[in-house]
Amino acid sequence: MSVNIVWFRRDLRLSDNPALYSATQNGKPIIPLFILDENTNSAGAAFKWRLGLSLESLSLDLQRYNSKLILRKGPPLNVLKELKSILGDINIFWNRLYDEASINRDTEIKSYFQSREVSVTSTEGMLLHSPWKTQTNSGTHYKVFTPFWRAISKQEVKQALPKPDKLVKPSKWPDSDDLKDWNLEKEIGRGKEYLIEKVNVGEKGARVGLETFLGKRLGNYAQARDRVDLTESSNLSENLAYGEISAREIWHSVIDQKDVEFNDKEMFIRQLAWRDFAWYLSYFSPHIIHSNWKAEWDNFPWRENEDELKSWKRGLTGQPIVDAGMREMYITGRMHNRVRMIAASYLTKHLLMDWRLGLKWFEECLIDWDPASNAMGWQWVAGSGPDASPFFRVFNPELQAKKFDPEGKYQMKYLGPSSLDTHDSKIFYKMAPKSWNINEKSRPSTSIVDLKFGRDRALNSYSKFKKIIADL
DNA sequence: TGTGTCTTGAT
DNA sequence: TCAAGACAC
Repeated sequence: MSVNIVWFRRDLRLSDNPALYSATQNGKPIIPLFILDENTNSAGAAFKWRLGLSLESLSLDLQRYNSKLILRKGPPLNVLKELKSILGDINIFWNRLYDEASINRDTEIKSYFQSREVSVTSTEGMLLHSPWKTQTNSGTHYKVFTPFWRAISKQEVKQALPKPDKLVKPSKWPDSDDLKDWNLEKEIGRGKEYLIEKVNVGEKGARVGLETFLGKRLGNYAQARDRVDLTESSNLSENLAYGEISAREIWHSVIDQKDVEFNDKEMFIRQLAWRDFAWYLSYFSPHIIHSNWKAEWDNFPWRENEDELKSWKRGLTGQPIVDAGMREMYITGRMHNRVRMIAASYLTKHLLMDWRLGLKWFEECLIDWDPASNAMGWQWVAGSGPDASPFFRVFNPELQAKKFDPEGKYQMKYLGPSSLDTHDSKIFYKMAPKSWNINEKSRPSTSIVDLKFGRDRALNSYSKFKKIIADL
């Protein structure tokens, strides 16, 4: 009898997991598998560390089913070939991913096995809607969010699938690596003992997080989501990044809330749609992940300044809201979305540096790292992306702080009031690598670039750039 | 999901 | 004197 291999990737959950669900339908033994491939192994320090926790949690959940997660390292095609040689007849199941590297890898694997009469089933488990289901009337793909949003709002979101009742064991388990040997925490350094207090791990953690959000915060979401000093965000991005909960389940749970105003629900659902839109863009224009979405931006004259980049990364720009955000990211692995935009604008406009430098640092630090959302977000701010803000939209960090952190509570939390340290400001100095050589006195008292000067310089560069492009 | 500046009209 | 809106960048 053949066995069903369920290859887990960014879907580390048992509920609403279409690959797992399909695999259980024919009653055959199930082998849950996770492969550490080069793609995953080259991810940022925070992501890898957090991935280890997620794998640990999934393993435990599977143990409750008398099942186990098989861990393997290496190129997935080789791993699967080897498993086939050990197990004999296999069927393979996975949920689709939508970045170019994954698509190419999966396509190769699928054609290899299908030509050898191994059944490969790929299912939609990641997004609200498969990208190819949404097209403009003229048959192209959307490039602007609002029309995309209008289009997907008309589509039905599939009901979430239940957890499997049971998982049939194979007669013999293939060998598994030991998670510890992968050493996924080696690059996070001494930060992990602090980060561990801030994370919410696993399928169960995700569901508790969702319930808390629905019960306490969704009702105030539309009004307060931009306020960085309040806790109205869902904090589910972390769980979504590893697939510990599905977007569809969140969508339905939100819609089903009877006592919440439509406006609040819609504002939140929109955020899920933004995530879909990011992967949609990555599906139809894969270069968005690494390169300027608008090719002419390859000629933009970004500044290079190692010292200023360091200051930005380390929360030492002297611009309070920016520095607070960079510290929040360093010690929690997350940053309020509004502050992400402000910090990104400061780097790409006031300091006039390439968005990819900022993206790289975010990739290093974020535990909710999502390549599509981040690429789209950075290019949106920089002006090089689709649906991008025109370059002259320069966030004024002082105005933004006044609007979204009116009493300065958020800034104070991470920076400490002038002479006093807070819990989080102290943690930052403990976590910061010794090589940074920073302490409470390192932060300049004013912005390293004058806000008006930086803004004007950015606008000038942009208008010169536009002229060069026009003459080309 | 922008900001700065000018105008207008209420006080 | 200032909030609110229009407009340019």
